Amino acid sequence: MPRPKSLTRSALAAATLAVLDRDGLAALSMRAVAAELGMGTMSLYRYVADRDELEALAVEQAMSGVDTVPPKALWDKQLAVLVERVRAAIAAHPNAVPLTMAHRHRCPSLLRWAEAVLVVLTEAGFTGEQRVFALRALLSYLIGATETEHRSPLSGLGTDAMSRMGEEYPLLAETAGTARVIPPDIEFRRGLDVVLSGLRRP
Amino acid sequence: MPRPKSLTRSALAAATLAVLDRDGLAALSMRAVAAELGMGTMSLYRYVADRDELEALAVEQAMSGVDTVPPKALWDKQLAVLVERVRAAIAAHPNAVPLTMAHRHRCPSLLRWAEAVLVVLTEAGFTGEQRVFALRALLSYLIGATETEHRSPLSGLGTDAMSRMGEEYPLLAETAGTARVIPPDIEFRRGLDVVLSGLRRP
DNA sequence: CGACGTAAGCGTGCGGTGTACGCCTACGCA
DNA sequence: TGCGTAGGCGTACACCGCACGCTTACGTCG
Repeated sequence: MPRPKSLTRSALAAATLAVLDRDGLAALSMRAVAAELGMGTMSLYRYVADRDELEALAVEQAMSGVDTVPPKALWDKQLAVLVERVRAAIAAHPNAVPLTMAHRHRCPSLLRWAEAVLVVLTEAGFTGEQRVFALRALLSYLIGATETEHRSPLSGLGTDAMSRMGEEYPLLAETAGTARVIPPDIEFRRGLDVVLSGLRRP
Repeated sequence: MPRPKSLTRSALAAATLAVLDRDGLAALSMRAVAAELGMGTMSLYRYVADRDELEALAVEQAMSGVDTVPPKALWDKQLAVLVERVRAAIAAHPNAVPLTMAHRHRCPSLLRWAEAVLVVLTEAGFTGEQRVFALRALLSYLIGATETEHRSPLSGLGTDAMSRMGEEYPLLAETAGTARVIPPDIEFRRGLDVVLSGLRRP
């Protein structure tokens, strides 16, 4: 009956992602999001209990676009496509990666996605413990690969710094040099192939 | 010539880990660590440039114990043992997991460990891109599995909450029920077996 | 043995954060 | 037309990381 809300939670999430994409994770604050929306800081708390919930909202928004319908293909190809879709959604907001990691449990879109993965695994014949281990391996690889990619380990530092490191860690430096030439998509895909290959033969 | 330092950087790291283990990540602050050492807050800055460096110091301390000498065994068993050692070191300070993730690149102990992994891979015949993909797969699984384990996804919530979720995500609920019975060590090991199995056949 | 200069240790203060509390006021319904 | 509900926001507090500059303990040298 009284004054209606002027914002949707989705708009809140969009503003949060905008701040995140433009200014980075360190710049994300209740004040910054409020300014992005042209509101007072405390107005946000009409939509959200605390900062944590705002972050979760942003993550859900970022993941809401992932298609959980598997393509028509063999089960391993289906898994590959499903995994790559989440990877793409995460890559769209690299500054939000730590938040995605922190809030993925409460994210309905990712729960739906996990359910879809389990459907594929079940149809492929995985049951009981085997299915647990398979999901575990896939999920862990996806999460770990995303982390390693976006907090890039040694691909970021200059060639001189790398060769300096080569004195102490020769193989690491050599591997980093090789990795520098490989596109991230290929590297991710080949790592995923290792996991899928392991799933194919138990 | 003048007054000598009263602390070592190692003591600083130990105090940081003590605060972390006892009070959790949220309670970690420069003031808390200083209090732990019985010093003023600003005294810490004689040993450390900023909070970031203090965190890195703590991570390095936590990882400094990992043995990087591979056991005498087949190469896949060697890799398994190396990976499990890091997992154990991380598990010793669960509250520090996010810090470990954030600072692992600058952590000398983990660089040495990665070098050791590459030695094993090289001796096993991996070269060039194959070696990059293999390291990538192992590292990603380790990191991802550690994250999923310590920010436990659905193993934490009560049985009633899980069955309530079962209406919307039936397979997820069923899988969570199965996973509840499996010890974390086994689950990690079997997921790792999937990766190693994938590495064995290219 | 005493004075000195260096650097360890710390007190204060600033700009930032998340958020509890309470006021004002725009709105939809009677 | 008036009213009560609830949206929006201003203020304030406790906490954070850290810049700055003072005091003070110490090792060295005259």
